[in-house]
Amino acid sequence: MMNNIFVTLYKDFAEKIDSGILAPGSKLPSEHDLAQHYEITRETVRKGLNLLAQNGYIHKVKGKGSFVLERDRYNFPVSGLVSYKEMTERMGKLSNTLVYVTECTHAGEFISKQLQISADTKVWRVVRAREIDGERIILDIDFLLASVVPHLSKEITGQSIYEYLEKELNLKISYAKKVISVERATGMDYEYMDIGEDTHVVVVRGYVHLEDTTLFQYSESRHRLDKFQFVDFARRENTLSF
Amino acid sequence: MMNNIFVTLYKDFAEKIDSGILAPGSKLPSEHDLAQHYEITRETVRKGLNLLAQNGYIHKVKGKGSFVLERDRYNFPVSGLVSYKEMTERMGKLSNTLVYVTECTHAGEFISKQLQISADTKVWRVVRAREIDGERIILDIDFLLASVVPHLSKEITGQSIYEYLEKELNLKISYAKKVISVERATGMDYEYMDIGEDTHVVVVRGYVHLEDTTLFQYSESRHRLDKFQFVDFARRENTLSF
DNA sequence: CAGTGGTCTAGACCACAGC
DNA sequence: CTGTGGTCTAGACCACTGA
Repeated sequence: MMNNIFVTLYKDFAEKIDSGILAPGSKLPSEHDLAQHYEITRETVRKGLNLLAQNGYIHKVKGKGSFVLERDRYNFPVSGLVSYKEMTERMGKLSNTLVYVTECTHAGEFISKQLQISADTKVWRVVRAREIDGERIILDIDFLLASVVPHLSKEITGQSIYEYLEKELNLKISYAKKVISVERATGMDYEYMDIGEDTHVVVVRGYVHLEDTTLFQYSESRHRLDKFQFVDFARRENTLSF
Repeated sequence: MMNNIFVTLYKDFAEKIDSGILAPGSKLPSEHDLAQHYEITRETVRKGLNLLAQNGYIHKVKGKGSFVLERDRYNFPVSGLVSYKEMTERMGKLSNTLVYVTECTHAGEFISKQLQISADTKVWRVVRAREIDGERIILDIDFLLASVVPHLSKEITGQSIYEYLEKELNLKISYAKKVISVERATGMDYEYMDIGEDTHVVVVRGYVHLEDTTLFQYSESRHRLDKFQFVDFARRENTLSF
């Protein structure tokens, strides 16, 4: 129930493009026309259109207009900060979460470095496998500051941690840095995932910050090689050109 | 020599943050103050600040202000559409490009599918290895529409193709989709890269579009497992919340 | 309460595309 | 030339922060 006009415009067109009502290549009404239709200013129209452009829905050309891009709904980024649960739901895939560990412990040497805290700081440690089509293909290991998240349980970690944090604790997650690399599989990988003969896994390290910039979560998402995919949409910043 | 005021503001602060003059955690002047200082409107100030926020330089909090984020200059995205040459230059690394193939040929079955053209369309095929510290760790295979790029040579591909396209041919590259996955190494990988006993490589497939939305380039950037890294900075879109 | 960022208005001038 | 998107102005009101 929020009433940002430019978000409304964004959603209107995102919906139309996703559903195919607006075909790829077709031209949007001009900013001037949209302003009249929505009874708003052109600057406000532009905010909505820029949001569409950022998310790969449309492409704007000076002097010509805005055009719908080809964008397959499922195989698309939406950027990294979407949880596994949201993603599988979007793909309509059958999935299952296996919770192996939900404990409160001390950070220890490695985690204290990642979270930039002292080694005896209390953190929640959560280990979960993500099962799709009967195979455990992702191993998620999460560490969350206990000072930020006082309580966790197997019921919560079995669902979505983020949903709990945002809806119950009213925490505001703001931004994250993710680092993707390929590393040798560990004993935990062999134990908690179905990786067969593979010697390596894809590791996505996540550093998640709250609105006050607190680094409150470090996570490792370990993927089986053959099931890993990451899609990125990027615009050439002709605006900048350093 | 372009005079967008908000880009000037962006560059000013990006520079100050990169050089360390503005330390992480420090507070920027308020939008009102910046508007006065630059003698521009607050809306224009905001465009510059939003650009800084998008690129991970700062973080804005309603009611409080804008704050400098920790952002190591080298290990940062700048998003995908930066060529290998630009990247190594940014890191100050010693690098070398080995050109194996620069030929004009027919697209063939696989490439015609990737570029959505017919199999007998003429395309340039470029195969290059990227050598860093004496090891060939990246294999770049590029296919470019000959109708868009009429001429190529070993001299050009040995430097930067993008620089040639933008500066000589005045082509405007607009956006790209990249797909990262891990795949079995091929005979070409073993021949043109130093991958030793590895059985897999990281493959980054790129689909590059011009300003008129033409898909004019398909590329495969094949990386040795231990030298691959991809960094992503993402904001949680609290604006949207579908 | 004053200060901050978020949104929006009603204009203006510019650069570019295409006829 | 008209129509398009890109930039910018000089205001306004709102929601949030913190003293």
